[in-house]
Amino acid sequence: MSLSHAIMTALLDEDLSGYELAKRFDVSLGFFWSASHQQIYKALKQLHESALVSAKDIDQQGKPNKRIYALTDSGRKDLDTWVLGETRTKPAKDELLVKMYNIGRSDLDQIVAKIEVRRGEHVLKLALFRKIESRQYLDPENLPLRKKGVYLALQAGILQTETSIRWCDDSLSLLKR
Amino acid sequence: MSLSHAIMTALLDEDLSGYELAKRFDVSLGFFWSASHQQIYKALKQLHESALVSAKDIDQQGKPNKRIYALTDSGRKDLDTWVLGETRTKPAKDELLVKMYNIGRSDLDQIVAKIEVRRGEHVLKLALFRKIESRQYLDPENLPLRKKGVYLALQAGILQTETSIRWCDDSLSLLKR
DNA sequence: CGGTACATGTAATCTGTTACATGATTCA
DNA sequence: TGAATCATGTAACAGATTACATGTACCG
Repeated sequence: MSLSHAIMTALLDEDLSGYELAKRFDVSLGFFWSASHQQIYKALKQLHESALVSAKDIDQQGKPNKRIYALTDSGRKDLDTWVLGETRTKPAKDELLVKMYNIGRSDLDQIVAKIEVRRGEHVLKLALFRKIESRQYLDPENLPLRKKGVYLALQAGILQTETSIRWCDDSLSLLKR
Repeated sequence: MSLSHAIMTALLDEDLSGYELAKRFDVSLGFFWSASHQQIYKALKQLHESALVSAKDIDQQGKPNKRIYALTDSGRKDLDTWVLGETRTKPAKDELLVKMYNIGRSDLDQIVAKIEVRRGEHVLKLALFRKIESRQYLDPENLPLRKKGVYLALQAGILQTETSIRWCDDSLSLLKR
């Protein structure tokens, strides 16, 4: 399960609770590796049992108590091994593209509407990416090496999102009329 | 399960056996919706039980016998409903992008090598897409509506693959030296 | 003789989703 | 008063992967 490795990657920078990790997986890292809080809590439990992360319970007043997790040395080692190992990619599953094969039989207008919705979502996503970029990554050449990787992941998101918007535009202009 | 809908979509054009469907899911449709033969046989069984597809056993000499599946009217109806319904997309899970966050701690060269491998894979994939394009989709404006959808799905593949290659190039030039 | 293509499956396991559960605090 | 945020989980189910199983024919 490489969700555990994504979690450990998130723990490189800061110690986090399950709840905080779930939020990271909603943005940033989550753009490239999505996970629900249920998955995350379960994975954390296993990581803790394998001693790849350590846990500390924090009492809070006014809020529920929480458990903060931190990478252990053996967690770091495990991460290193994973980074060097086989790298797998699970391609996206996009119902819209399958639906495109159905154009002509079913209602064209409805599919056009779906493409427009898709376009809107990607425009929002791109704006978010650009915001992050302009706040933290204006001068990529002079970033420390560690940050260059994060910057490049962000660029992947930006490029793919721009491409999706372009595809929506091309599709709309071919299908409309 | 919308694997069944992807299968029914593949059956729009021709009647196919499980084995032949599995091959389609290895290329073409499979670029947007991947599935193993085990998944496909299982889904076909269920589709048949629900009478969304019909099956015909074909005796062959020299080869194993096979079952050819065809869409039924109620399968067509079910597909129509699905096309108009909610459209979900599961974003790709890309270990390489998670590994990018680890640059700086672990070996840079190894990650650079992985990006080069990725680039090579995408170059091959693009060549394949371009071949399909040049054989069947040279004049998109004048395609029948039904084929325009398939053409646009192919374009999505082409654009995304080109973008990935560009990302590899950008990354290599930022990380090398 | 070994590999690939043809052809269809079962079983176990791993991952991911949906639904449910609890409960305090803060903001509108 | 109701929704959102903080915080952590369990249970059932759905979907996907890996391993295993079987057997012919054809090509080099």
